[in-house]
Amino acid sequence: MSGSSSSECARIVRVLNGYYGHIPWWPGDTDEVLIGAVLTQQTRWENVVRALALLKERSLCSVAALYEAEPREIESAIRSTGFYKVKTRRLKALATFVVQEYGGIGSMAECPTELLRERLLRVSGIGEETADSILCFGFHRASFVIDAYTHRICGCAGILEEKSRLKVLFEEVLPPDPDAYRQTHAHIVEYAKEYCGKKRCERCILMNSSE
DNA sequence: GACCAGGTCCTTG
DNA sequence: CAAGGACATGGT
Repeated sequence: MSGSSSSECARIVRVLNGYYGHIPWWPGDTDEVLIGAVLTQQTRWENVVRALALLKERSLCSVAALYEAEPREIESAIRSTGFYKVKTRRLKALATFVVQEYGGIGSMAECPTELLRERLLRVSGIGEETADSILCFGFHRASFVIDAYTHRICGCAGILEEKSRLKVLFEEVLPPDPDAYRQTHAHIVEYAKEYCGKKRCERCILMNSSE
């Protein structure tokens, strides 16, 4: 029943891709992805959508606007995502980083992936998952996102590894194509939301798939 | 009312 | 380094 962790990861990628095919995921522009990546920390996406809508209404849905904005304005727009004071501080830190270090998203996009990742991780409030989300979905880089869902699903599938190890495993198995990275993450999250409870998988097609 | 959500940081032992 | 707590609103 068990192959190597590596081939198990490959199997998950294959099964989910066959099950879902191509699905749209995080279609916003780069500014919106950066902001959403922070807002979605420990938070349901539906609550993030509301905050993004308010930010847009108030012309605050860009790194440049957040850089200039008063913290109170930001707090009031993102309240629905919870942790709104902490997240306002994190958005400010991210906006400051982008504006002061790069001058804007445009020249930031020219930064090599590894260097950009290192530097993002230095920003207060940007951890591994947020950094990889920004890289993968904001800048179309092949940097795989490991979130709580991925960790849980891999656990269900018998791959008992830490998140940092899972990232390596998936990146070994995936083709070097940012779109494959995006799709696989999307599949995992969709699958987890659809079939996996907090503790155990229900009706887990990953467990008893004939492929 | 309890419990949880697409984390991250800070403090303790 | 591992464990525990804080951050906070909204849905089940």
